[in-house]
Amino acid sequence: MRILLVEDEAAIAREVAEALRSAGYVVDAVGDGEEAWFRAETEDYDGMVLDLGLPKLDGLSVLRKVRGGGSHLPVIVLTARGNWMERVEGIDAGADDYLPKPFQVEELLARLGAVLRRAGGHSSPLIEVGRLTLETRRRVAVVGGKPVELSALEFRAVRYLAHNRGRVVSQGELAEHVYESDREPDSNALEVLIGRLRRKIGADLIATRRGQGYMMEG
Amino acid sequence: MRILLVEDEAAIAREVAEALRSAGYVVDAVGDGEEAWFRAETEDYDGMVLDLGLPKLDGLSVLRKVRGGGSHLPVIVLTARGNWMERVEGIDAGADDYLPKPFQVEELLARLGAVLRRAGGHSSPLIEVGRLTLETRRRVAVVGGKPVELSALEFRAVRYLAHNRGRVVSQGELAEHVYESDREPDSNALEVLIGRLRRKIGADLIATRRGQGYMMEG
DNA sequence: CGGCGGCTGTCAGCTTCCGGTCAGCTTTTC
DNA sequence: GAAAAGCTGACCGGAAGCTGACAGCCGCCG
Repeated sequence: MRILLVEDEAAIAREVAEALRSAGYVVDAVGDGEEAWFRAETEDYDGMVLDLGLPKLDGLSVLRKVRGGGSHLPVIVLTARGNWMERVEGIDAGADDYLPKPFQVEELLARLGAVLRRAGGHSSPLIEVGRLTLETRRRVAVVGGKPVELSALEFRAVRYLAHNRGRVVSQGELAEHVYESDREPDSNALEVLIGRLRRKIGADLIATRRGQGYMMEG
Repeated sequence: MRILLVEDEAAIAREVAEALRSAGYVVDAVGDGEEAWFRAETEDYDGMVLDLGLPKLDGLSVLRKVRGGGSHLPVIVLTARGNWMERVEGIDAGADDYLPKPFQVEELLARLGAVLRRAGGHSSPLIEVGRLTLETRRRVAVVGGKPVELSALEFRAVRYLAHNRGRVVSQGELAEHVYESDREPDSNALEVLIGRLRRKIGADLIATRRGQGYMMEG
């Protein structure tokens, strides 16, 4: 079981990480929201423990971004004691449970266990579309039984397209989900990326709709 | 998640759009009521943020038209602070939630998330007229079960005609909705466009009313 | 530290095809 | 039957997209 721990206070992070590890989890700890989002998008976790007060990108935004990407990753939110708003917003944003700070690590372990159990199997690490299978854990694509290694960027792009299969995805929308922030619009980086993807997984899997965008599976 | 943002003040629109995007939504922003209604009817959105003071067609009318069409699209209405009437009318007209202006974007994000989660299910992205079906997600027309690829311009035209079926649409009106801005009127570009459309989806689907315009489904 | 290899953005040149223009034709109307 | 309105096939400019080459960057390894 792999857990993404997002907490900017080093002391708390260290304590929680240790507790989780000694409970048998594999833990990745990050300290800011952007890094958290990036990890959640590109790595394959079984659960996330998310503090709300974060540098760069606050916890709620992270949660919304993750949920916006279609993920059902089980998430426990850590809120300041007595802060109603945060709690309500956290649940609204898609948290599976919350825990007011300060807390006993045992309490966290118990709730995390419950949330993970509740999530059970339905968190599939595979995305299938036609003869293409994406293994999010290893970040490889399997085309007709043959594994193909993809770069981080390539994988994010194909995953977004596969997740939105049967729908035309505009270049702007794709760029927003592939790249961190806005970049100059007069660049054909996306086209190059799509080209490289096609060469790796087969050109026919990604259709071009001239003037509209790209689409998987006609 | 795709959101239709209807707001005529450019500054506010830009700010809200950016906030929504960085929260992981895909945003289409429009500035007047007619366009809003058209989009809501023909595109497939997961939610709408609707300002009430709008040019051409006010927000409440948009909302009533949308609800009148049988849609359950989640809608959040932006009202002027302290304007009771608007608020009550908004709820009456079918808003899922309202937000008094001015507001914090975080507040909007939280409420939008709540409304979207409450809605859960989905609405139909199809327009059917006779043996023709338009799939707005895939941007294809299906005629008698056979999919037909349309260019961006062709799709916009047929979508507008299908949406206004049973009504004669003048060339000028059609041009306004198909093309970005005004173009020289002495051009038969529209006629050519209609011709190409007819060849693709069947000539009998679009009737000509000489001197008046075009019409679908007599 | 230096070289090597993978990743990814930029650039230039090429290909594709959308869509406007035009000319000539057909249909409608008076 | 003539004029107006609309239709259609042909043509073509240019925008959108594709691709090969190259370079900068970074991590890895000797």
